[in-house]
Amino acid sequence: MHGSAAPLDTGPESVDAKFRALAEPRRREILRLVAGGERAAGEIAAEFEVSRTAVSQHLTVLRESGLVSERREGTRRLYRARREAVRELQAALDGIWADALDRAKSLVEES
Amino acid sequence: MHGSAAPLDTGPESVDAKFRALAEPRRREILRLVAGGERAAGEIAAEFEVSRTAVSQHLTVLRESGLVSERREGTRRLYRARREAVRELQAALDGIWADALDRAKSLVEES
DNA sequence: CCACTCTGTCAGTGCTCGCTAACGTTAGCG
DNA sequence: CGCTAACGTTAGCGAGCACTGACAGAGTGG
Repeated sequence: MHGSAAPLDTGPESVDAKFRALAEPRRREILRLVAGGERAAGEIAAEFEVSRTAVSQHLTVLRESGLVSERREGTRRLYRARREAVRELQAALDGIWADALDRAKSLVEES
Repeated sequence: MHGSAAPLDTGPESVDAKFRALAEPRRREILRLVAGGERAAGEIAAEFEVSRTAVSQHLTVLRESGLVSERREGTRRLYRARREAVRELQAALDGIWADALDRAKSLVEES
């Protein structure tokens, strides 16, 4: 019963934010990189050929969407992928057909 | 030995195209609508408050990404969601941690 | 306190995307 | 054929996004 009155869910931690975050190939690559364990921002940036600024912004998007968690240790910031967040997306994909069954049932009842 | 010569997979039917298609809330809504069975383009457009042109473009994106199939019947065009395409995405999400396990194993062996 | 490291944040820019409006296309009917 | 209905396609516009470069802040060591 998590109050979802809005027709379009555009909150900062919503499913929409997660899908939008995953729409970017680099962000998926980053997520894959931090899925095995914690990684510092500098380490992550070193893996790609874009500036550290861009990677930092990608990490911000991933964090605000809830796909990764942030932990500070000294000057470094360690990131890690949140598996439950990804499971939420898989559940949403399943929900597409779950809702469809209800709709199909309604069509049958109407005829 | 994951033969991935291309750093970014940006093909028209690739996983990237599917994620980008699902990044838009309306396209997810459309996909949910055509998951129960075939629907004509006009029917789909009538469900939303945007112009039919916009819906047609959304359907084009969904079709080119492989998320929906198109079938022509007279002047009408019937669309339907392709479940196997969605399964491909769920597999990709699982693959994130599959690769991560290999990486974590390597880290353990190093230490 | 000062220097150095690691990192996020702030303008600015070019590209992409979603939307509307007008036009073109194909199928069926008299 | 002429006409209508059902769609797709193109041009143009405004918003959003990803990237770079310069600056600011927090933590650690001398």
